[in-house]
Amino acid sequence: MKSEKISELTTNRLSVYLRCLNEIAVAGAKTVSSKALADRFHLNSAQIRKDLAYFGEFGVRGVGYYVEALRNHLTKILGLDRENRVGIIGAGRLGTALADYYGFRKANFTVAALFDADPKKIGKKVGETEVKDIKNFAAVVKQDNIEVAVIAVPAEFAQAALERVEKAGIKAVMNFAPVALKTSNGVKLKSIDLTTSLESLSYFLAQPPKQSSRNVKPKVKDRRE
Amino acid sequence: MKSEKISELTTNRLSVYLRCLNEIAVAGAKTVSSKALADRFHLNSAQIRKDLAYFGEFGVRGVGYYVEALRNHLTKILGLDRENRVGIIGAGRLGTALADYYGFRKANFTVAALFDADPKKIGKKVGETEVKDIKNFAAVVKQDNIEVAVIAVPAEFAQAALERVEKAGIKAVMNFAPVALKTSNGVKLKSIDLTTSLESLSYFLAQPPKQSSRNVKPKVKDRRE
DNA sequence: ACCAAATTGTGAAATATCGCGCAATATGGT
DNA sequence: ACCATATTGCGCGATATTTCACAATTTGGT
Repeated sequence: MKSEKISELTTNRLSVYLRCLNEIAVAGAKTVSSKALADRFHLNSAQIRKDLAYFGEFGVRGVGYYVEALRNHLTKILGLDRENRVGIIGAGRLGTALADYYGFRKANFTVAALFDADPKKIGKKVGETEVKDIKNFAAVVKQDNIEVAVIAVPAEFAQAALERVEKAGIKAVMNFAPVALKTSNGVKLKSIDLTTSLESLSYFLAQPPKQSSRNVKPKVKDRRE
Repeated sequence: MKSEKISELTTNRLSVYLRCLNEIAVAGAKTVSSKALADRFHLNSAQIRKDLAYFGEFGVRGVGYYVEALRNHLTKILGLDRENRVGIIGAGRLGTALADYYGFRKANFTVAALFDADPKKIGKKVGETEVKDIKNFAAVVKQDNIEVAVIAVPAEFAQAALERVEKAGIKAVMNFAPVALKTSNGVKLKSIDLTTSLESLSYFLAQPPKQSSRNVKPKVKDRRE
């Protein structure tokens, strides 16, 4: 275990490992090796060991990792053992779809409130959650202990939404608007940009087919079984 | 211009640049410098120049880039000047929300069909688009010239969906199921994993606050104005 | 015609990320 | 007790990506 800074690539993979461990636990295995994990996705076993080693020596040489123990460790490391209260800004199609997205619950995220500026939407309920006036954002955040904001508004309003979020003292934000946002220091912003993902796929299709061989993932030298 | 392989990080950025150029074009500027572009997002101007240089010498020294010309180049490079026909697999909440997502149209993607296995959903219409039986996937793909598949089914069915897609000869797939999929050679898979993104945010929140200084983005040394 | 300012394209240096290879160590068989 | 096998943790070299820094070029002012 070292106390270097952890890259986001690593934390993303931790999430994937945990997901996999859950499957393995259901299947009933007691231990699992990094090699076995690596084979499930297309990853290198050394990378898995290295990712885990940032946080401790969880494995046993000659044996592998104890599934239950590693599961508990990863759950704690990722903070999934505590509730994360979420406020979603934007009660449009995306915002309301997210409000009852199962994945939130699975990651121990509770959608505490939805916010919108449209008087026609304010006051309505989406599932269990009431749509509140965005003007009351800061007050609701305090009252409901909201720590995470999700921005699901059109691109032109996203920066303003982010600034309101930051003023309310929130430190973790997930953004779905297709726009580059500027954050203040200490605020963690994670963006999911569907447009960019689509256009990147489009690029692939637009390329002459000879180049398709480039996308063959020549990695994964760990898979000779 | 060199003919190296282009990283996906680069193509993602091209998409962002294009979006920015569109704004600039609306604002009426004729030319733009890499520095001006860099300042809009938190990027390094050299990176922008280098990204563009993979595809040609679009700039003029001492002047910058002609907005209209660069816009046209990027549109072509990303393949946004031709229609991309899409089939969405899974007519659940996500699939139907995607079916009339505005971003698809903007990127010149046309949702040609939705597919599902549930007899209750088959035959219904979502906006303009009819929900078809997944069993007829390959036939519909041929008939409607579908080139891109979007997987919006629960995780446990995603791998099967992908295999069906590949058998139908489709080479570009976007996956929303939170699971690591295995693709055949030559098939481009782009995954958007909300669960992983959430858990990565959760990690940030779970960390002791001393570490928040790590996330200050010490990059962007190009911003001294 | 010349010079200062602006700005590109790009080689080279700096960082970041990944994968190999192996010593260290645990297990199970004999 | 010993040896063969399995498998981790990790140093180190390999790749990938980003950033620097500067010659080359264009523009506009004098």
